[in-house]
Amino acid sequence: MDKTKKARLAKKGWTFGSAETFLGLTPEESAYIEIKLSLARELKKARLKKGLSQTALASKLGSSQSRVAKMEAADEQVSLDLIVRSLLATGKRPREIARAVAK
Amino acid sequence: MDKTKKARLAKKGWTFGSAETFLGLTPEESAYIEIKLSLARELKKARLKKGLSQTALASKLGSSQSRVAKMEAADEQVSLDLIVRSLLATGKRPREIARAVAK
DNA sequence: TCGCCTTATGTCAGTATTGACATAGCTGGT
DNA sequence: ACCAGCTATGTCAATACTGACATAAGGCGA
Repeated sequence: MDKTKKARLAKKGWTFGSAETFLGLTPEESAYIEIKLSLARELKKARLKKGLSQTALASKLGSSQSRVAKMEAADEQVSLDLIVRSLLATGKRPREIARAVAK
Repeated sequence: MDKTKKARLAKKGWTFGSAETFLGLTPEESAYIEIKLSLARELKKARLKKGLSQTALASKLGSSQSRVAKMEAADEQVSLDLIVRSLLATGKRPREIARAVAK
């Protein structure tokens, strides 16, 4: 699970569309990252749809603006757990989360 | 996220079919638990289908038998992250993971 | 321009999760 | 009964994640 180094490079070095494009990521690693990215996008969409700022959402979640920003950026130091729980807290149903996972 | 107390009670107190049945869990909390349970079942199914013991799977994952057991039990001290990465490592595709999330 | 609001990014101390280990219970074979 | 393989559960030190905070940068109306 040495995600840190690779993911850091990935984020800082180049922008990318598919997580498959960089060096040294196994298919499982890129699949994991893509799932995270997709859920992150979903969270941002859900927030915007409700017309909330990151700060407002953070207070609903009992978290902080910076952490919401990191979630939406699919930051490496944010867990899938947190994103999923946040999606549920914004009212998303498992079914909709599932759709994002598959996408 | 004071999951610990409630979840502990839940696991030790009664057995259950739906995570909705105990005291004091918000809908989001039970949805989260149900997702975890479903993914846990999926992992066990995947392992058995491959004819692997928990120990054998653990060594493929770079983890330990006890942690695999905890994953399959959807133990509170196991993250969604770990279960998802393990599913990917056993060859499951995001689409199949998504199906388990929705279920 | 100046505030004000929003988002992004870095850091840190507190907490949660991890792999590893020990151990116990169980089953099937001898 | 004994043993070997499998699974469940508890504990611990190391690591990862968390909320909070600071700060920077951008947009926008006055």
